[in-house]
Amino acid sequence: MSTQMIEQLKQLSRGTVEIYTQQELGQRLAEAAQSGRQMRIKLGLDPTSPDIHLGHTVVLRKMRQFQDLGHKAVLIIGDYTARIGDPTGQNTTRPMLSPEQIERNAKTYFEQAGKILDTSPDKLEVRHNSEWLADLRLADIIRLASNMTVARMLERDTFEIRYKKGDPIGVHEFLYPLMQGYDSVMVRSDVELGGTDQTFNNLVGRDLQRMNGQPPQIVITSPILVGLDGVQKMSKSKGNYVGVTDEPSNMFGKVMSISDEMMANYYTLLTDLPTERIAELTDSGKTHPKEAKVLLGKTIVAQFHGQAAADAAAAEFDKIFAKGQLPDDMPEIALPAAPITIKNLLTACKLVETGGEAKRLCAQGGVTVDGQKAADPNAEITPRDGMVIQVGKRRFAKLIVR
RNA sequence: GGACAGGUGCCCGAGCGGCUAAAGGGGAUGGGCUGUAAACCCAUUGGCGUAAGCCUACGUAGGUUCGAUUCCUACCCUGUCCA
Repeated sequence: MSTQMIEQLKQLSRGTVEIYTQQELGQRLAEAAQSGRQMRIKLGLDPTSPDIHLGHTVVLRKMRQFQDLGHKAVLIIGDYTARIGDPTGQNTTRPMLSPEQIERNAKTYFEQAGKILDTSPDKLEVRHNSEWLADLRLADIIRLASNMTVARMLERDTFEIRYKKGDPIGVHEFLYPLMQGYDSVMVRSDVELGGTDQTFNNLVGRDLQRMNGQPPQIVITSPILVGLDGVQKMSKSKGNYVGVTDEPSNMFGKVMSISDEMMANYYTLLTDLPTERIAELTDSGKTHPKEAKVLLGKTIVAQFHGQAAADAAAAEFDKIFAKGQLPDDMPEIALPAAPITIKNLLTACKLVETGGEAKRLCAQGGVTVDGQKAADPNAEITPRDGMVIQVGKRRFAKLIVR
């Protein structure tokens, strides 16, 4: 193997959990290089959640590496599956969507994913799985299903866990991996990317290709990015995510809130910094963790908003949290100059959801008006132009008197 | 189809006629300490109301009771075993 190939392999392996198999990947890369063929790199995308966060970018960044090496990204929109949803209605992650919703979501997805992927036509192919799934007849589906055994299905850890726990598993759920695997056959993928949660599905694709006389795809699994809480996977529904469309200051702030131990992981999966440099940054003897985190935050923000915005976000952060000053921009709320209770004021400014929460925050000393603690939720004040209401450390509102 | 077990607040999980807006965790939020890190300490955690209090909530619909999350009936859903 040439040194160039070894270099490619090394790069493509970075941050991955497993490659099934590394050896095959090496061979396939070498063959492609020799014949000048573009490899087809498959990635299935879920049209139910159009907004992408840093967790999704891990695998998208891997895809970009392949594109930069000349290969083609084959994105599969699971429109057929999304149109059916989960017929039992129990799996909230599989809602039923209309074709219009699916297309709208896909569009949003591409706008966001485009910040990472190379979208030039020779590097990107977009397919809908309804192209082939919609035409399958029952006989075809039975044939497809016969390639799999129940025992094999139950090896899948999500099924295994649910089965042992006594949670329900619908028979139809066994069909999803088969459909996804069939996608691989139809697009003749060389490599499939995905998170470790997709390992089973993607390996099914590998099996199905082999059974259909195709060279089996190489499956590369990426780690599931841990969310801001440091425990659960990053997901929108858990609220522990950093969205790629988050405002720079918000994005930076979120990154700053991760624990020190998570930095190495984020650096590896979300930046291109060389591993030696990351080792220096995450060694608290060599770099103060705070400094390292600031750099991490800036690096990530810069990817989506540019370096200038990243620097500004860092400066703003320093101002508010290190120096305890007010931010440059805060939501402005227009109010009449009539007396209003603190409680209602907080609600009017949308700083709290309910009156009860307002009372609580006042009692706990989390509310200030122009820097003065407001302990009594029922005290009345008269709004003044430019008055600043603060809740906790990070929620602000500025009053504009009409 | 039958037997048994179970469905509680954001999640897990106790309660099993009034003392239950419902123990205990977890999570979240606020405060303290900090580097919006971790760890730790304190507090809060259904809605409305200044308050007394009112309303909504323990799978769904009825019933028994002065009173039901707790008892009864039917139904829906889930699991286990049997067929």
